[in-house]
Amino acid sequence: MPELPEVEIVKRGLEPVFMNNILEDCRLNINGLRYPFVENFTDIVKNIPVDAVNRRGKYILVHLGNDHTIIWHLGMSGRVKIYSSAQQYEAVKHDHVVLRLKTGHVVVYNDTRRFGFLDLMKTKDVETCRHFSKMGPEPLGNHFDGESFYQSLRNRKTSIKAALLDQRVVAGVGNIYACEALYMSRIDPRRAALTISRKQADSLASSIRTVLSTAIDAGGSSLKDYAHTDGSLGYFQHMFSVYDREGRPCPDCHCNNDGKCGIKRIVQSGRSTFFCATLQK
DNA sequence: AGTGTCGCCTGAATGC
DNA sequence: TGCATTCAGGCGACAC
Repeated sequence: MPELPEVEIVKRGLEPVFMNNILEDCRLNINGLRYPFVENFTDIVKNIPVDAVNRRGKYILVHLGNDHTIIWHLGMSGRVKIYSSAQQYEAVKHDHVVLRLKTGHVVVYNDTRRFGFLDLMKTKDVETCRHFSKMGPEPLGNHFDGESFYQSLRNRKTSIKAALLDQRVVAGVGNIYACEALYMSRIDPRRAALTISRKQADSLASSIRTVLSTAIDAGGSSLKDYAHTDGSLGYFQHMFSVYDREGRPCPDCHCNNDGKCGIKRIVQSGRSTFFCATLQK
């Protein structure tokens, strides 16, 4: 799926269209995605102004004027596309949700694999709901620093890679950016989280922030499914140091030249991890 | 309670 | 060409 940078780009695309606009129509072309839609979903959102669009971790939050909030997750293959008018929009396969706004804009949610979802609840319940009650700090916010990060790692027996994917440790990091941040800090993804020193936690926290904000500036990573709300592509995938680069040279050392292979791929808790075994200790 | 494995889906790429 | 297998930005239900 879109990880934090991709979701942030989608959120920035939605914000100017949704703000000061009214959801005039909502069409659900399927009974549910990952979860069934809440009962009366369309009735609750129809003819309601949008108050704000926010992001938390990999979720987009659309706050409505009737004290309800849409909690939107893009799963692995979710895409949001915005058309400036109904005439511009032509339905394609897997267009599951179609929102029409007062200005005529059409916002479409397309999700091939249907791992995403749109939940809907009272705004006052959002913070304590199951999606967010245990979620860790925003990596680009003020509550994420080396000390708190170190504290949340020091009792985890799992690998540092698995810990980074755990949304309770830090919000929004997925498989690509976990690999890239560990590489940037020269930390072996197989190390137990509890062996990470305070100094390394500082470095890794800083790498996470750098990798995520660089990716946002690059418009995110476009692999198979991801594109911006206007259909254009991100280009951070061209800046990967390790992700999806198995067997290719490590950008920062000469491990490929003295008989050892370059970037390695291993599997950790069922997911691919890419790293340089020479540089990452 | 913490941790690892599997399944949810579709489609693209790869292997025989 | 065709069919089977593997794999993919995530997450949650399970089993231990």
